[in-house]
Amino acid sequence: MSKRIIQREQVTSRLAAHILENGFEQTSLRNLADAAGVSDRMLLYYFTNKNDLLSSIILKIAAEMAVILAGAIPEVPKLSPLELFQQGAKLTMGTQLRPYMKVSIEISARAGRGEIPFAQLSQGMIDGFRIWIEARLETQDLERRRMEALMLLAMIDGLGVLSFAIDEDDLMKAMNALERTLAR
Amino acid sequence: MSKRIIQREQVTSRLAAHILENGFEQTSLRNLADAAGVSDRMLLYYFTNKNDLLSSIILKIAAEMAVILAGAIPEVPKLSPLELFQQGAKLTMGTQLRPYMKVSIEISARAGRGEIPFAQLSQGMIDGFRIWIEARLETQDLERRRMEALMLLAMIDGLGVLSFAIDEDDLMKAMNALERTLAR
DNA sequence: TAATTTTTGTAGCGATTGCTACATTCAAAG
DNA sequence: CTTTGAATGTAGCAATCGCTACAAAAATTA
Repeated sequence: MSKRIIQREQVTSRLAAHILENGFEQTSLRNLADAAGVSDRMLLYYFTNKNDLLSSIILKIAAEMAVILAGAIPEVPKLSPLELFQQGAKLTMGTQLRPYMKVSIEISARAGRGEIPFAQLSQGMIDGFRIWIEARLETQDLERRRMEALMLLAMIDGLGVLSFAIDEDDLMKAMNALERTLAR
Repeated sequence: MSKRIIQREQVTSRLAAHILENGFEQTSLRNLADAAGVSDRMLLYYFTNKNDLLSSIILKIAAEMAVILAGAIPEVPKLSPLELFQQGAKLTMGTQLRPYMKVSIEISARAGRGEIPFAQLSQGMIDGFRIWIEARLETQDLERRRMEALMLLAMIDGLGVLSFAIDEDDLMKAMNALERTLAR
């Protein structure tokens, strides 16, 4: 395998970690090159242009998130919406997955403005998360399971948005209220 | 009143409308100056720097949103969480308020990275929205009302995030599922 | 009218942006 | 050993960034 391909993979991984920690601001090619430990000249040798680079990073982040999710909660036994919310909310607010939620919401926000390449990649990330939820819900009826999955997705994303600006105390209140509503 | 103050106000209004439509990308001083119909030189005469300008715009957007919200649903009669969610979700997804929700989520996402001046202003916008919800909830107990308000806020923000990437059909499914859960 | 302050235009600085031209080194194939 | 293509460094271009120096015009005050 050519070194170019190998480097492309490694640089993508390093920059995925960098973006997860720092977000999409200050992502000039020179900044990213420093973060990846290569020269900016090489970045444009490994990737055709900045969009190609960003796309690779986002796809990598989505893939990593999928792996973490897959290993975090087994597909069996199936769970009720309440149980899945409890485990899912705790999971996505935890130290391991929170950076991914943060980036995911940033990507969604930019997708809402049609920014490239975010708009093209956002739907895939959300679909992945939704399918992960659906696979763990006990609900038999397909249509109803999809509805419940979308609902849980909205709840968890909503908690994520709130968590950026409110304190942990209020965040717990929001979580508890959602739990109690699902528990009725 | 000095012309400077007057212009400052008018430019803020025009740029608030511009940001509501286009978001915070491509917001160079020269772009904003064009959108406001003045020269970039004048922009820095009316405002001390770009942060000052952005802060003024965001505060203006928050104020406009507060006015729209205040007039959209009266404070009496008080509503149940279900009723307020139904009216609030319909409202925030409607043509008038949706741009404000979009910008609000963009600001939250940037606040999550500590970007200035977004981090400083995000909490105020969310607090305003939460207080608006609390003022319309029938729940007597203060603590419980706050919990319900935070829950509804998470639901509505979550719907907002989802709406950037999923189709209207799925968005309706999410809304209906949330409604049904609140209705139990 | 004269003096002073507020308002505006022109022009550009130094830094950063994405990206490229060009030359050189290196490793593998003949 | 020679040739050839891949890999990398140096240097820089044209565009854009936030911001400022400078001076002229316009309005206000004396």
